[in-house]
Amino acid sequence: MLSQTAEYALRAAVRLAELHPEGPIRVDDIAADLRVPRNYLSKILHSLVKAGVCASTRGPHGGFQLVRPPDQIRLVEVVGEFDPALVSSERACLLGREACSDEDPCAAHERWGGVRQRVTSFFEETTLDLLVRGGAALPAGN
Amino acid sequence: MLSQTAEYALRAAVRLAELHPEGPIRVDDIAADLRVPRNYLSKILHSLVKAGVCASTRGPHGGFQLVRPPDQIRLVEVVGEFDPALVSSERACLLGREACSDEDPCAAHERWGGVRQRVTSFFEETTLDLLVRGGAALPAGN
DNA sequence: CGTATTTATCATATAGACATGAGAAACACA
DNA sequence: TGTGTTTCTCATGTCTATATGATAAATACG
Repeated sequence: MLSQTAEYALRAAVRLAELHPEGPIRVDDIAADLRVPRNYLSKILHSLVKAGVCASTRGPHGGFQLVRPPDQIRLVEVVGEFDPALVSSERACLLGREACSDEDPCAAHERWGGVRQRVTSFFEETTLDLLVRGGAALPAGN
Repeated sequence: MLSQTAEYALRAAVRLAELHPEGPIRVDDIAADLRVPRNYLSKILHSLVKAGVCASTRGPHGGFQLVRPPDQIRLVEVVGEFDPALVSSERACLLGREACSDEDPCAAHERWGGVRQRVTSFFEETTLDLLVRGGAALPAGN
């Protein structure tokens, strides 16, 4: 469901969350842990910096670290940077934007809208913290 | 959320359902209605034939038609041919197959599994008929 | 049988996702 | 200031999704 890139980003973010609040973590280390191409991950992490999720430090003892504690970073912040359509709350119709709209809804509009809403809410309400430590901090949702 | 191809397929299937049980409908007509590339749609419809959703007839008065009434064709049959991962009931973890498993689940396994289940169920329980005619034949689900 | 009609198939083109590699820029530290 | 470390950036390559165009095969009908 996630693109490869978004999945890499999420796994890297989880790794950063696990190690938070230790000092910067090198791309090399994360890439080795996750078995993800080093240079590719480097670009992805840089995107997360631009997205305001983590910060980077260059030079010796450099690397990446989260800018906020994991319980204050929502998955939408990570995933939305790479799969914007997936987490957007705009209710795209199943049959595409032109085929129907909220004004002139297709027959499955409401049913599909409900499913979409579940997906969107998951990414908006789930924090990195939950992926790392688990727990039932949020309403069950299923 | 659907790939372009799966969306074309679904829209074409809905069009066929609207016209069911009239005789074969030409690709040209469907493509014009849906504003979808003709030859591309031709290939997609051919895939639907292989998937057992519709049948094709060549030559004059030829075209495509559903092999069953729309209330007996589930969306999974149409979409699954093009986006198999989306409709698969295999519970892929959010973080990827290697990162966690049902045996050694990540902390969000259950939460994400529930969301995935909603999506899967939608495609398995919704029929083409519902997209065309609407109605509340199935349990609300949201 | 011949011809027009329509799908089936093949070859090719284009764009974006995914990935690799090299070198530039920033930084710590002696 | 010099050197090694690490991120940043650019150029390039590969693969798949998306699409286009031409030709082959099947069919209806006069």
